Amino acid sequence: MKKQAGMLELPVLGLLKERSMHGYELRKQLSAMLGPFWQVSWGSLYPALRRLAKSEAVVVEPVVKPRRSNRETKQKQATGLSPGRRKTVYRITPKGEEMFLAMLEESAHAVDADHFTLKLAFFRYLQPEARLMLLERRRAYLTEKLAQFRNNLREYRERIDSYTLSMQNHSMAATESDIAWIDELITQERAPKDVRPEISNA
Amino acid sequence: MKKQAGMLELPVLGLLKERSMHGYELRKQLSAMLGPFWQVSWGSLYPALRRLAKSEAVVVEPVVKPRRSNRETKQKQATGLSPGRRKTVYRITPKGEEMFLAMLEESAHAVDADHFTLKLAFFRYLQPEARLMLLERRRAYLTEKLAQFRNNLREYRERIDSYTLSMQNHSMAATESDIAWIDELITQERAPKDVRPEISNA
DNA sequence: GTTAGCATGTAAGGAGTTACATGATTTT
DNA sequence: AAAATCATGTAACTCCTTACATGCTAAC
Repeated sequence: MKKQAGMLELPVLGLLKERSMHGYELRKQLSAMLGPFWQVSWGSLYPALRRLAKSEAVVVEPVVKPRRSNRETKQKQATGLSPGRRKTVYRITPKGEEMFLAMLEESAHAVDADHFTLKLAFFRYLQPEARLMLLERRRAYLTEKLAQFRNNLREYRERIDSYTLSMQNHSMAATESDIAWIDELITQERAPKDVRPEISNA
Repeated sequence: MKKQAGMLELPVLGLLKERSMHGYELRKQLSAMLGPFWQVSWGSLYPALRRLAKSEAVVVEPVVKPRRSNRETKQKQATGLSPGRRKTVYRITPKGEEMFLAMLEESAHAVDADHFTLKLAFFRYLQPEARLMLLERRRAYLTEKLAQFRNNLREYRERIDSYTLSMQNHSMAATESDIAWIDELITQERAPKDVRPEISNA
């Protein structure tokens, strides 16, 4: 219906840009950053990491944390297996940084809610003009959807039942709320940030 | 991240339950019913119809609307091709009706926003108790997410930047708004529908 | 006569989901 | 000693997306 490919790449690179991490931690940070509606599964995260490694956006660094207690060290030492807890830490490469910025700036996929959310989470890496462009694009998209809602209802209102009507009304209200929020972000973006205005009173 | 398979089956069967239609019209009705955020592509609709036909939930009825003007009839008549505008009308079968109700009542997949929306669009086919159950389940799901948001923010608030924070706050507000809407629906569902209360004044 | 809308599909490709599978470490 | 959490992955399956491909009909 509305979901496309490769959504994980951007936030994964964005997090690795801050510091190298292994998959397990990456998932936790992803949830912390994006909220509980974004549950990333292992089956999507690890393949995404492999894709990133394959395209040389990240490099893998196998890390073995040796056992803490030194008296248990000899247990399986002979086999060479089970060398403490193993991790696979991923580090972003210069190429990965490039890809990250390219994905972030690309405005083609900025319209739908999920892609917009992902970009917003890394807005700090964009110039104010780029931020404003993405905000305006998202705003235009939502405004268009709102107009389509109204046209749609003008034509079909009588034919849809009360539950569906309630759903569409709620959907429209949510869209209006989204627009109001974007407007806030736009206003803040346009406001000069360095001068912190005191109570403006002559 | 959060989208699963076979979402089209339910609304397609639901629409065909009202009347038989062909694919093109089905898509229009789908959009009219679900709103502009649900753009169904041909590449997903036709395969879904084929799946439904294969599982005998619908039967296909090829319909040929003959040409209106009778003097042009002979043009390609010899070849046997191009017999006016062809349509493929789909009609729901008793088995399809069963499947529709089973999908509609199944509460396992009722929690996420999209599945809930789809079920709501056909709530009229459910008993009030079944409706209340789905509403309560959705409510519980949203309440849980809200709690997760708060926990999450309690732990990570300092580590996330202002854009991400703004996004999470907006997301929480939207979730609260969703809950309030569900509460409205629950209230209306519990209210007796046949007695229309006049101004209650003693 | 040309554009816009009606009408039906296929093909290639990538991606996500669920379930499976395994093992280490820390906490209770 | 058991449970929870850390940690990494694979496999099968199904689905969606985008682009391609074709042709009819009404309206301007």
